Amino acid sequence: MANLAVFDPRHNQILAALPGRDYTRLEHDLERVALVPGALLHAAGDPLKFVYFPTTAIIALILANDSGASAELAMIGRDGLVGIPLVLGGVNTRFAIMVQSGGEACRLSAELMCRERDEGGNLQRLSLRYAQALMTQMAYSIVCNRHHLVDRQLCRWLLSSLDLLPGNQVDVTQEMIARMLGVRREAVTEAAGKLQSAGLIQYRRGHITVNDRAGLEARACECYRAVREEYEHLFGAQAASKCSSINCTLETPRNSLIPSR
Amino acid sequence: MANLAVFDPRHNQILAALPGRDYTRLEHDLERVALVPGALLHAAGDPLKFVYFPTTAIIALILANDSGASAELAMIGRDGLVGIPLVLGGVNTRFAIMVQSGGEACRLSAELMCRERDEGGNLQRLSLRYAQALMTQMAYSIVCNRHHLVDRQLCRWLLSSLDLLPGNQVDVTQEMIARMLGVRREAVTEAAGKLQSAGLIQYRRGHITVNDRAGLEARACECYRAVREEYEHLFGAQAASKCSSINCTLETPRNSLIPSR
DNA sequence: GCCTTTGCGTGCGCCGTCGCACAGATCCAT
DNA sequence: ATGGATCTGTGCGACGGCGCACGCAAAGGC
Repeated sequence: MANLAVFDPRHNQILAALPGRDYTRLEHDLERVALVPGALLHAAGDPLKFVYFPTTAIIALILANDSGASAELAMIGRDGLVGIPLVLGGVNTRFAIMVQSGGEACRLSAELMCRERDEGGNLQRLSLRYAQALMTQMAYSIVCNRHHLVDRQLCRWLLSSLDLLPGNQVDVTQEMIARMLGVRREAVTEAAGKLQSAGLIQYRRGHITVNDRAGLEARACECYRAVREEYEHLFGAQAASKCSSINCTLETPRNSLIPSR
Repeated sequence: MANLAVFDPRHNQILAALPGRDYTRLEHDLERVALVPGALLHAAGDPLKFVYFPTTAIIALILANDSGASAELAMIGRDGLVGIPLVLGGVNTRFAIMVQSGGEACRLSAELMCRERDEGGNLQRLSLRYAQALMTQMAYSIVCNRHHLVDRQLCRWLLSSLDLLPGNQVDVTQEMIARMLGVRREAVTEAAGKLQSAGLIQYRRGHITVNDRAGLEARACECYRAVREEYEHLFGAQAASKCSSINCTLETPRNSLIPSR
């Protein structure tokens, strides 16, 4: 599914943002893979073997604790890359990596990614920036999980998915959404019911169609907008990406900061 | 308070892990600061002016949304550094940075940190590793917020604090803990009451003394242990820190991964 | 077309947390 | 020592989410 007529790794925005020279150097090392929904790309605790650059697929980072409780940490699509621990110098990750929405991706071997990291080139620079976006995404999930009602969280989740998909349809079961949000399946049924009655969405067995995106946005918690803005802020102003030192003024310390005696 | 007879920046473990040559290069740029509890080191959204390396202080990253709801994202003490966005190539952060427990820290100007980053030396390498630890901390907070009861979360929080403090006492009000955990103050009163009845802790107006650490650990959710293990895994095996490529085997893809047609 | 599988709808009691209100206790400054 | 500010204890109703159980409906294989 989602098999574009011409497959182009540069549908992935990280690869797209890579200067031409860097890209051509890596191009033939990128392996194209099709990802089926529900597939486990990486089991928690194992060493990472690849870094994935989704083009049409959506991938979820999931953390499950010993008691079986779990939650989605982040959703990664054509906007980013999967395998940040390699970028940060780690080898394995406690997160499980699952295909949330089927599609395609490119992957690069962990070995090559490590080399890229050690050389500190543009791929590494962009990846670090995405790591920051990921942290923001996770941070808002913390607050969101704590304070927001399920139906608002569902709005956020749907919008995030939609942003990474071509059309206005999300193919996913309520059971799956429940696992992602870390709530009961029934809670999703109820929340989705509300959204459907409100005319925002429409669904049938594993397919949700969004009719009123603006309505969803209005109903979603601010977390959605905030995460999106952060991403755009990080990747929109590419101009200032070379070194952000421009803004690193050396002002004196501010409120409540007392110099050591 | 906590004014050690000899102040040594290398009580901070990141600085301590820095090879001697790198440290002496930076040494005179490190500014010693005393941090008073409750002080706001950085307001959400502002550009970061410094990177902090706590030696005895504990610093909290906090995210508050528009509605005033907030939660602690991470707790950083002598084990790490504050200001990861600079390390990742960003300039500002949406997180508020607050002193959770008074003490001292060293700081480095954002300008210098940017330079370190661009040169990609050992400080940058260690900082990235800590960024990974931070992500793990945040990830477990997501699951923890979703699934664990307040008193177990309180155990976790107390243990994390204790690990960054010299004695067995945490100086903090229940009001403060509540803000960190993102729950009501009364919920903390109740949870703390349970722990006190169980003989694990003992408290009086802003001071909690831990009597039975093992008991707390038994009662805490696995999140505590997991985060701690991850940290030790990242920083214990310093030997393998040069390049983790050793483990980057090139095995063939595994389960449910279907090659592109 | 049938039948099995899988996903969805609904009702119920339970419980943890919330929000609010107010009283009591402890600390600290003057 | 005393008063004021701050922190802590407690009670109450409301409610969102959980866990369970069961019935139904829609898809898909043969």
